[in-house]
Amino acid sequence: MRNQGPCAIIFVMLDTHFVRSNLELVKKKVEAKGIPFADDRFVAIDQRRRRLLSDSEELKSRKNKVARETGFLKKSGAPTREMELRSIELSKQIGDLEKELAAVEAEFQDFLLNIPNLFHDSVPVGGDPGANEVLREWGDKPVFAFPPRPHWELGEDAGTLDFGRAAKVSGSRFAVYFDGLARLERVLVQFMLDVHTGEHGYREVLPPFLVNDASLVGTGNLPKFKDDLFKVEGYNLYLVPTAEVPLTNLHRDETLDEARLPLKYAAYTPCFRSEAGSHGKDIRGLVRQHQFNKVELLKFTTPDRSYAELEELTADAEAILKKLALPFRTTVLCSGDLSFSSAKTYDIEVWMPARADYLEISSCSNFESFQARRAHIKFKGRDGRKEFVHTLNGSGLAVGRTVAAIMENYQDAEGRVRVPEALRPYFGGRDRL
RNA sequence: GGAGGGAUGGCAGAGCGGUCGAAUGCGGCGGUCUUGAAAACCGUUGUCCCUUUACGGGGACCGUGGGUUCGAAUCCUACUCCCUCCGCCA
Repeated sequence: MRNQGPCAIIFVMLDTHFVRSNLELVKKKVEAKGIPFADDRFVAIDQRRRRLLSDSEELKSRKNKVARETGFLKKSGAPTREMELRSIELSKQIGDLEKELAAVEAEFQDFLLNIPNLFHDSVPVGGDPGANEVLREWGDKPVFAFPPRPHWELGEDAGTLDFGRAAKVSGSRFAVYFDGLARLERVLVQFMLDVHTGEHGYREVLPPFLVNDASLVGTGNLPKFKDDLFKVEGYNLYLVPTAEVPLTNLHRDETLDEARLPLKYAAYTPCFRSEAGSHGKDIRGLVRQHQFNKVELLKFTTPDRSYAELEELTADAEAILKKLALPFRTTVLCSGDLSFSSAKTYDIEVWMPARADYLEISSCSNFESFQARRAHIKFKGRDGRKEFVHTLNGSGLAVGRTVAAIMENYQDAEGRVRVPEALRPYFGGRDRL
């Protein structure tokens, strides 16, 4: 196991050569994501950096030569003072150049780290969620003989959800579950993992729930999205915002064997998010909490297979909703709605009767080599060449939202909730919560 | 928390401050031999960056950062991680 310093080093999100020789394309794609791209600034920093680099390396080369010759002279007993002075002079010049270079390098890294991933050509171009495209819908929306109630009302009335006490114990945006509902959440985790490991071929992982900064840089959460994270005071540790972070970084700084790809992992973790900037949004219920449970699917694959793997991964997530008989639709996100790191994303949205609308319950993305570059994850092909892997992940599923969806879709006129058929074995055959 | 030991190439394991990017073994790759395989033998085998149309040239990297020196894998220092022992603790 290689140890890491507190700070991650040389991270490059897009290949600098690629950016350099495809400036127009990069600018176009970045700006289609709604983020300005200062191509002139890139060119300026890039040129300055390379100039300084070759200058200082030239001086180093001379210094190395002088030092070597000094060694030989010393051995033969000849005077070396003149050589030593020359070397000291060179060191001074190198020091000056390197100081300048370090500043430029930092600026360059910062610039690169803040360029989002480029979207795939199959992604619809558009500025807002209105440009997302619905690909398919599944299931029959339940018909009620009464107005369906929101899950938080059902829960609070039944005494199985308690937001008041959660606020006392922790604060806003937390929940306490009791009884059958607590069991439902636990059972769903197990059900999802059982399906993904048993039927879809994922390897089960139980990762740490605290991760260091290098891991977060690897997945693209840092440096740009620091405010979304909970940091542990006094430590270089953060609460995981998703299992994607520990799972992706499982193979940070590694070269994988192509013959063993794709690697498929499934993990349950709680997820912690500050939800900075979401004040007033989804304040009621289980939809937007500081802490929620999620089963995450993650794949490491070769570039040629990554889009086929994305389809499969999305189907794996959908399979859970099908087994639970929850109606859903799947959409492809447009360029403007894509996350920072993603090249293509499918959102799976579950039907929520009380709001009579769909709610995102899974997000399945192909990051291509974006995270692999940041986290240095490569594979070695049969020809012996090393190449960056592609990483993909998706929720399979967000558990709290699944609970909410079950409550609302399976409610009856008395405000009770039926247990979905597929979960009955986990409830000792019981059919009500 | 206290006391020690350690960190070198895919792995194992050397390395008087100066031709050390690094001996050696294993593994990997190519070849000879063989009907084939094994064995044996021969050769080969790190990553990143800058530059060059190319051949090539140059730089960095021996856990990480800083320092000493004309010159550092080798010396000093701080940090991180790992191992052993003691204490404490789910």
